[in-house]
Amino acid sequence: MIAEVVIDIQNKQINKTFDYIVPSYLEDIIDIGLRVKVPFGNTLRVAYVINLKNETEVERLKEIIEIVDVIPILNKEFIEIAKYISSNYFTYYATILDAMIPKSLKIKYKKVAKLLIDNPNDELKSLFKRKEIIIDNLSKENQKIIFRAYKNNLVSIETKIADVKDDRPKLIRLLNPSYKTRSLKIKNLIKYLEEAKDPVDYNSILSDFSFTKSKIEELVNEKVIEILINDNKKEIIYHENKMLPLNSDQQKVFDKINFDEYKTYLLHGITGSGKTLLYLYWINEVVKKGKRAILLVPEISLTPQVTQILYDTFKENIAVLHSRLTPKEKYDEWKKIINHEIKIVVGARSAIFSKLDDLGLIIIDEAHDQSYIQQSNPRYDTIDVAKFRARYHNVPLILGTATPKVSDYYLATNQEYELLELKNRANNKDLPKSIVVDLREELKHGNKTPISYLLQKNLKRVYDNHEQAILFLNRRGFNTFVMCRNCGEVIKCPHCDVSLTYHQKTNILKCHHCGFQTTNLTECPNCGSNKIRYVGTGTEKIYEEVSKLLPEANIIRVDFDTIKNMDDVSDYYNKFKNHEADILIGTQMITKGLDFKDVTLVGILNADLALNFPSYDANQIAFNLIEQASGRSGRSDKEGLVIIQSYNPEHYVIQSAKIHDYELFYNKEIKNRYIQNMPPFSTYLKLTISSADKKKAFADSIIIANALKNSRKESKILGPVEDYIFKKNDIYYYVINVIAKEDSVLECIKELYPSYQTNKDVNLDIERE
DNA sequence: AGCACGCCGACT
DNA sequence: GTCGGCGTGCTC
Repeated sequence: MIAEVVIDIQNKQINKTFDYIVPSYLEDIIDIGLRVKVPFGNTLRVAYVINLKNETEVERLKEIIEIVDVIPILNKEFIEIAKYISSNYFTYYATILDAMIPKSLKIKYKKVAKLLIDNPNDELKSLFKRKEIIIDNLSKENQKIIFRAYKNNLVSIETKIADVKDDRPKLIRLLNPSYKTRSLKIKNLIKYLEEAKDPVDYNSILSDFSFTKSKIEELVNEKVIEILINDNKKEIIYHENKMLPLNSDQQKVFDKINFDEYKTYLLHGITGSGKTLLYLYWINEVVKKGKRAILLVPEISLTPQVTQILYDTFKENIAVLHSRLTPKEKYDEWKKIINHEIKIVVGARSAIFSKLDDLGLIIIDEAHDQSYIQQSNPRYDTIDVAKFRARYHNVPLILGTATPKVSDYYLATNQEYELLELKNRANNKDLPKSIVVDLREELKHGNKTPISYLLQKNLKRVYDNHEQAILFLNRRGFNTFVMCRNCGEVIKCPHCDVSLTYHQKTNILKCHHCGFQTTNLTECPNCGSNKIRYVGTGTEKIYEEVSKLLPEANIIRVDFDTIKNMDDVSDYYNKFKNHEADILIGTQMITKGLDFKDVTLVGILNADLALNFPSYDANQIAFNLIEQASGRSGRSDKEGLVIIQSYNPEHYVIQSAKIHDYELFYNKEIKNRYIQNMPPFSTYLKLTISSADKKKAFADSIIIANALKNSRKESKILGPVEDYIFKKNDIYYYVINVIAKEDSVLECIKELYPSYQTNKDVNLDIERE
């Protein structure tokens, strides 16, 4: 028997399959999706079995050494998904397979050197305190010594596969405070642990008391201390739950789903129409049939209420995969899934790879959200994977959103998907009222602040009424650029083609692309003038403006400068929800998630920023942003108000978002897409050619563009042009936009792509819609 | 990725 | 002469 495998190396040249002989003792157990150890070149590697066969053209076959997993981590379905994604999204087979495996089950390699002689020289002797040492973490110089010794046959080097290790945080607890010892170090430790009362972190003991692991082990054996594993499990509270009855609109939509065949449904339901309740009913239906469901949400830490409702409804039948789980916790959830201990998986993007062999339904909430498209490494679209899986299992896929992607809505209105609509809010409340403020008029009337008079007035009103307000601006920092009034010089990042942003609090200039920082300037580096002017507005400045306006108000600012991770965002959210602050100012990240019942005002400070973004779906993103942001206002019985500030108030995106009219927006947008031949009327590809060498990048861009242009007729090849940000981190970027009308363009790119697989100077990256 | 092979310049 | 720099090419 011969196994076709993919080697676990993410490299351009290894992105193909290799054949190995299956030793007879493995013939019964070997299966597609299993990982095996194979000799590769002169090292040992892990590989994924993707096919089993009896013949091959390869002459000199090696043999599989052993299997890595007993339970296959992947199966035929996942192998096929990987194949599909790697060929459609121009990524490596091994990369996408890697993305499908829980972190804690991933294999780590280590190189182990063994001393072969008895009387080494001093240099080697000092390195080899033990017979075998791991050389990966050694300094470059020491590695050099080892490699030289290897060449001279003084040591052997072997690649080994490290064991999967338990990386849950460990704690140390004192068991015997009266332990007698002469060691001062141990006395100190006992004293420390006694004073601390609670168990203390294992690693900090190692570093603070310079204890070795073996010494700790000794103390454990002596029963002086014990090691605990910090499971860090938050207790889940299950509330008594009675599922609310469906109203007649919801009931009609509920009945439309056929659970016994593959179909994509687009559930277009306005904010507050009760999409979540429908999810519960549908999932319940699937569970009753003895199958299992996946529910995807964009950012799980910001949607605690959805998770809680699921817990309340389905109790311990749920696996929740959040990003903050440790690898070990993720592994535990994974095992529950494999062992059929749970019925429902809830999680963000990567949860689409949950290994449910009896999948009955996939629901994707907020399906328009950009987080479903992974922007790096394996560039996959979660919805695409979901379609693949739903088709594979012959079950429905439901995309739920208040603001569908134009392409999805198009497919839904053209019978490709089935459109399900919820046009009324479940509580029969009106959506918040919106007012558009023309910023040009503000300027004419002498308002130089970024907050319009109307917004100022309403902020005061809301504050006086003890209600809350949210201000949204998609730009952080204080000023967005710094220029010299004398010579016009704009201070730019030395590594990127962007202006530096002034951060007042720290008095530094920061590059928001590469992280470059420098202290603020007092004079122009070009002409020496001290007439430095700060232009543009960021969230930090808004904070100051609002403080001036309402000196007593409590203000929270949430943007990349004030948070470390999404957990911080949810912390701020909870504070705000508990009314510990009156006003929330933030960027993009505050437009999703929790609802706040006391928020009656939302200000969108510059709606044009998103509109002017250089992307074919900028309008879509802008509409969604405004709609999502407005959705935060007036969620309870109090009436909400949304103030949209714009220099371009007549724009149809702003006009349609103002009256919350998705269809109005869609009808205009789809016409534009049609005229411009953009998706859904074509396949859109963005090729990015990058290099540290500007000339090489440009020359290759021309070659690629010409190759594409010469070989195709129907498709449009635009460019190459310099990217929106031409230089990032000292790398130059050129872009070729391809509006593909025929499959042959994709074939052409697939032909072109391999020649860049060996090119070290120039990189080719392909984004696909 | 990791390693061998091989072709050049600079030294015990 | 040879050591070691890194460019090229291969791994079932």
